[in-house]
Amino acid sequence: MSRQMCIVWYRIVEAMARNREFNYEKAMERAMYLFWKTGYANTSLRDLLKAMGIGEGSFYNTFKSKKNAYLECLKHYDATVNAERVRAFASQPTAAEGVRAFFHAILNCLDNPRLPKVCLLAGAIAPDVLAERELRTYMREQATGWATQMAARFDAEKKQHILPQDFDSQTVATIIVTFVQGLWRMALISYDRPKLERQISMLLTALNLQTSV
Amino acid sequence: MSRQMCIVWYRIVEAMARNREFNYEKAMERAMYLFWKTGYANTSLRDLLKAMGIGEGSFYNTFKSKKNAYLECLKHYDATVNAERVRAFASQPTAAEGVRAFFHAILNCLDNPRLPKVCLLAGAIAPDVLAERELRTYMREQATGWATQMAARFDAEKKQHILPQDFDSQTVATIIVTFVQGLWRMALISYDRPKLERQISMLLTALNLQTSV
DNA sequence: TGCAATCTGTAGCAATCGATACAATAACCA
DNA sequence: TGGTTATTGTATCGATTGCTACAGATTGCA
Repeated sequence: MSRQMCIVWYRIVEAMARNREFNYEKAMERAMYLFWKTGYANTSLRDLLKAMGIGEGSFYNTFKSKKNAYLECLKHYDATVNAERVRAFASQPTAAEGVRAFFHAILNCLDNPRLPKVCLLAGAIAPDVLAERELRTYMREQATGWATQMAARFDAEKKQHILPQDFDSQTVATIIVTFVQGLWRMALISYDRPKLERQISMLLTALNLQTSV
Repeated sequence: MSRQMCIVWYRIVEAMARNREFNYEKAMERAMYLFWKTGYANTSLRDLLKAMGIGEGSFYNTFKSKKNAYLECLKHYDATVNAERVRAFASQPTAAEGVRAFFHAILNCLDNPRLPKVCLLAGAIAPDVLAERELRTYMREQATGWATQMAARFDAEKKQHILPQDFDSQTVATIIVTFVQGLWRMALISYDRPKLERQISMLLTALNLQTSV
């Protein structure tokens, strides 16, 4: 009995079989881009497979389900596209300048005609996605995480007396995150960069994150 | 030939036939509520008919299609639920107080456990809805209309010297509308009224629409 | 070489989608 | 009452949904 189990384990580890033919990273990036462009529920499995260049066999062997594949795409988006925006925030000498750089990164994304007009993560805050428990859990962590991270830097600068002592880090951070969510939605309807820059500039000035207009 | 056409026209106008059995208003209200709760693409025609209490025959006779029924529901929502919020804005003596009343109306809506957690109109700013040309057109008018209306009142109060002369009505109005869009989305993930009130209070103070915290 | 394990493509599953065909029903006018 | 017309429920359309069964291909190990 114990010996049998040992053999089974041995086989699972050692007995390698046929290798994967398709490139996992490439396939997932293509899936991410399609989800990004057409949303979760609106992307059919057939379109997905065509974009990924693989068949259902390979798909269900590697990614467990459509839901799981979408979750992987969300994580990949966060680790690449979104990480770039967070990096823009962190790379600036002050948090105030970081926030501006963050918005700048978003505007550049909106300017690029080859990219979809909604952030994949922002687009995931929708009933069809949140209906799935695992996806809802991930999105909740995601949304609160970024606000917390921004607030932490505000707090750090309060201790350094870069930001005033009565600066409400958590509230300001959440206002910005909420505004960004709205920004992505509004961009779906109409996008005018100069007007948007004026809004951002006024908002940051009003929140004491910018000295003048 | 001409006589025949005349006869046909006579019959169309005069020969009334079987009357509608179901209550149009009731059925549409139920449809609106279901769309409100589960979104456009996510609401199947069968669920819709069950909620409305009518069959496909009645449905396609009265409402032309699912898309058209949804559009009617959007209009009805705007004329009832949303109009209530706009009325809250207009009923206050000043625009600044009006904006606060507007937010207050939204928070009350979010507090009501019997109501869905997204504004139907805000939820309609999504790819599945905007994919339909007629719906996209309506949503574009809708979103810009409300911002314009708010900005107009700001402008009026500038002339009365209630608001300062350098007050940027259009930009402030758009910031508020954008923030509200984000607010609905964030509420889908988590809703904490005290925190949200602090954000709104800070935003309005920052935008010179409120004297203190 | 033969066995066992994994990958891949095809073909098809049951379920559901929005929409329609149509006969039965009901209301009006002559 | 008979003729005309609109409403209603049923039954069903073709298309599409996410997903799976399975045979054939490919690999490593004995």
